[in-house]
Order: sequence, then C-alpha cells, then structure tokens
Amino acid sequence: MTENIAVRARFCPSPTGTPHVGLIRTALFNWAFARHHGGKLVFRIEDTDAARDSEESYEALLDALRWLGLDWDEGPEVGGEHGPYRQSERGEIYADVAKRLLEAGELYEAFSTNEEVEERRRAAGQDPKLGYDNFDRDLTEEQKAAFRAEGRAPVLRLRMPDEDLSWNDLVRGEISFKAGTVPDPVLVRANGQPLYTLTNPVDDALMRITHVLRGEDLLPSTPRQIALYRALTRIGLAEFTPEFGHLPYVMGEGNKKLSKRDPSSNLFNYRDRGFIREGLLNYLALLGWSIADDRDVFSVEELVQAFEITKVSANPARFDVKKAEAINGTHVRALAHEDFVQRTLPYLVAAGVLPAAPSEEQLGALRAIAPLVQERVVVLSEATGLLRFLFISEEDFAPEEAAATKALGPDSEPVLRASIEALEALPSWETAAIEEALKDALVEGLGLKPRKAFAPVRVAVTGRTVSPPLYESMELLGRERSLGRLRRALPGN
RNA sequence: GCCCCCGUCGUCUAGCGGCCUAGGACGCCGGCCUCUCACGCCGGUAGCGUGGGUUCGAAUCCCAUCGGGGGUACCA
Repeated sequence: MTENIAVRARFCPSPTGTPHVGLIRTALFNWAFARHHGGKLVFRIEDTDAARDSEESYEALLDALRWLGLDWDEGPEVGGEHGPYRQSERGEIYADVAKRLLEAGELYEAFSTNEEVEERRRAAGQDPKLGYDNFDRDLTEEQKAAFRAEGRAPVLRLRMPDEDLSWNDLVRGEISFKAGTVPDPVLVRANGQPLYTLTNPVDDALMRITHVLRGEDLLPSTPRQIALYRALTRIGLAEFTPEFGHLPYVMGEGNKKLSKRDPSSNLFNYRDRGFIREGLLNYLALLGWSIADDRDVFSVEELVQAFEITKVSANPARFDVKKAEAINGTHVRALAHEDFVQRTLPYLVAAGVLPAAPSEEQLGALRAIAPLVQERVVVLSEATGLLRFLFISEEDFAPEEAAATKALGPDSEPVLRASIEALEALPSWETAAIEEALKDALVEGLGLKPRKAFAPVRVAVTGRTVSPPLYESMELLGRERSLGRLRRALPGN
C-alpha cells in the first residue's frame, strides 16, 4: 500500500436479518473515512450463503443506508467498473481465481474429513480443537487418485506461509500471529462453492480496496487473508495488500456483543421511534471515536471533516440508549421549525393523530404549535402524545385516566368553575389574555399556588399532566373547544 | 486448551512521562428559571483492575497477574 494512492474503502455486509446498529456503525466509519480522504466507498453484498441470506434483508440494507444518507460510489444500483457487486453474481470470477491459484500451487486439494483430522490430532496427543493439521498438503497424485476412487471430492485449502504474519492495524497498532497457529483454511467447498475466505479478499483485491475497516470479530481471520493476498499478488491478481483497521464491538447490556435478536440492536427501531439521521449518526460515531475532548455534538459534515481512523478507540463500546436520545434531542431542537413539522408529520399520521392528508387548517395549527413541541421531545414519535389533544374530535376526547385522577378530583371543581367564568368573559381569545384571565381568577381570586391552580385546567383541556404550554395550547384549540372541555371536566359531567 | 484483542467515573470517552489533587458528555442528585414537562443555566456525585519495576516524576513505559471479549467452521 502506497501513501499517495486514492483511498478506496468498502462496506460489505451479508444480507442476513435486519440492519444492526453495530453494522451500521461500521458502514458509517467506512463512509466517513472515504469521504474524509476524498476517496471512494464501495458497497458490496456478500451473499454467498444461500441458507442465511435473503432478498428482504438486502432491501433493508439499502433502505438503511439511504435513510442515513450514507451514499456509495460503486455498488448495487449505482454500478461501477468492478461489478457486479453482489457476490452471488460473481461465481465465475471465483471459480476462475480458484483455478489459477490451484494451478499455481497456492491452493491444494484436501480430502480429509473433520473426523479424520480430529483422530489424527488425538493420536498425536494433541488437542483436536487445534483444527486442521495440513495433512493433505503434499499428497501425491496416486494418493489423490485413491481418494477420488473412494468417491471423495476435495475441498481447496490455502497453503499458509511458514512464518509469522503481522500487520500494523489502523486502530490497534502492531498485531502478530505466530507461524503455525493458523491452519490452512478451506477456500472452496467440495461442490465448488466458494467461501467467504476466498471471496472477500479476492473481491477486495479485484476492486482495488486500499483500506479494510471492519469489526474486530474478523481480526482472527486477517492472517489468512494476508496470506491469500500474497498468493494473489504472486499470480498477478493483486497489486498490493490493503491496510486493515479492526473496529471495536458495539455491546449491549452486560458484557456481550449486542445480539441481533436484541430489539435495541435493530436500526429501524430507532427510526420508528423518531430518531433522526443527524442524531443517530452523531451518536453512532461516538461509539469508538470522539471529535474533541470538550464536545460531542456535531454534524455529519463535521464528522467527515474530522474523522481519523487512527483515532478510533480499540475498546468495545456499550450502546447507551439514554445518551443516544440526549444527542438526538439536541439535533431535533436544532431543526428548522418547518423541517421539524415535515419530519414529524409521518409519525402523527401513523399514530392516527392526523389523517394521511391533513387539511390546511390542521397543518396551520401544527405549524403554530410545533416550536413548542420541538423543544420538548427527544424523538419525533413523542410529539404524538403531546399533540393528540389538539387534533382529536370533541366526541373522542377524554382526559387520560391517571391524569384525571390526579388533577380532576373534587378539589378541582372551584378551579374549573372560576376558570370557565373568567374565560367566558374574555373579549379576545389570545394567549396573553387567557394567561391574564386565568391568573387573576385562580392565583389572585382563589389564592392558589400556580402549580395547584393550573393542573386541573391543563388536564381538562389537554387530557394530560404534561403538555405544551397551556395558554398557547388553549388559544390554538379555540374558545369553544377549550370551554367545552372545561365544562365537561366538571364533576357530574 | 491454544491463538488474538481489550482493560480511565455506572456508560461513552479525552489523555500518549511533568499542563492530571485526571477533562468533557450521558446518567444520577441538588438549585435557578417556570402554568406542567422539557429547554436553558449553576453546582455536585463518581474512575486510571492489581502487584512489581524503570524514572527526580507514570493513567501514560516494561514485566507479571487478574478480569472481560473474540476466534479456534466446508458461517460471514
């Protein structure tokens, strides 16, 4: 790898299941790395395992990256000169490469079954867990013929070099595996099907990938990839070996890697709850990286500008939903009001607060109250609870039970009556006038503490103990609806 | 077992031999603001896994040890 070559990073997931936040963090780092260096991001789908891959999760991957705005320069749907970018469509390439490697003596045919390997290990007094023993490395043609005569078909294994394999990891520094600790890996199954061990490095080589940034779970497979790279270089298929950087895990509760089955690992859960891309991306970037020692809120542009792979931490990071929400909240608050409205709309529709095609009047009310809601939510879906009172019909409106119990007990009657009386007399239905009337009637008139005074009114009008500011809410709700709700909240109604 | 990675507040991190009686953020606890809840502001809580070295001086370097994680597949 030379210094002045243009950066080509890649993101190459297997389409299994729904996108995991850890996987997306990997995508983000690769993307930020490529963009930071003005290089290219190659998106490749590693779907060589028909038993686990699905078209549905392939679509989900595209959906996820698009939603987050992590664009790619080469890959599915955008093409590129090194395509196709789905490994399931690259079978001939792998077959050809495997053939050339075999002819060059880099690969060899191995006939041993796992049982035979274990038996030999045991017979030699070794732990069978040591794995393959390189037994078939130097089989003679006669021996091979004999195996074939038995009806055996060989797998293709890579001949590992007899020397230490080391590299300077971009996030961890010098890493070295001692010679002999990595057994010759299988690259092609007996039925001719290529394995990840072959396809991944071959594609990286063919696609001229310069930097491999991936999860640390792949760290142990790096020595055999380097070995394969050397072989590919010898047969003229690779020009250089990429640099490697192994990103730390994203953990869940406890000390386990965040499981794919844990709902908190599912990226779409966050979108469904109303995380916005700016917030989630910011938080994800914080998992193993930091922009400065005194700041952790930043934009995607700032991330790209500052991202440095060598500054990524090597230790595993726990996904902290609370912090993710806090970061998201600050990005939500930073949104322009109209932007906030547009982004919140789908959540209101999904929750049934607004119809799929809201009226101009409804949109007007939403725009008017949005700024007050915007600073009260950390995720967009929270807006639904705060806004329901404003759009619900009078027939359907009813205070939440817990709120009513708390604020609409017997004590509330004088408060409600005084409020109704004061508000009925109001010449103009505006925030300032409503505030003045209520304060006069309740705080001055009844001598109540503000806290005590407004709770019943709030619950009667909005149905909840927590709501957008009361007077503004009442102005937007309108005189008739507000008074109607106050009257209905009176005991006996 | 063997191989590899990791070890700073509860969590994410800054730190790369003196600026560290360890900084920031989330969380938590107080307070201010206040019609509720938030926002905002102010203050507090809490950490270098352990033991040895090296050094005038160590979170930072070395060794050991302990702990956690991953790999050890004809999955990726």
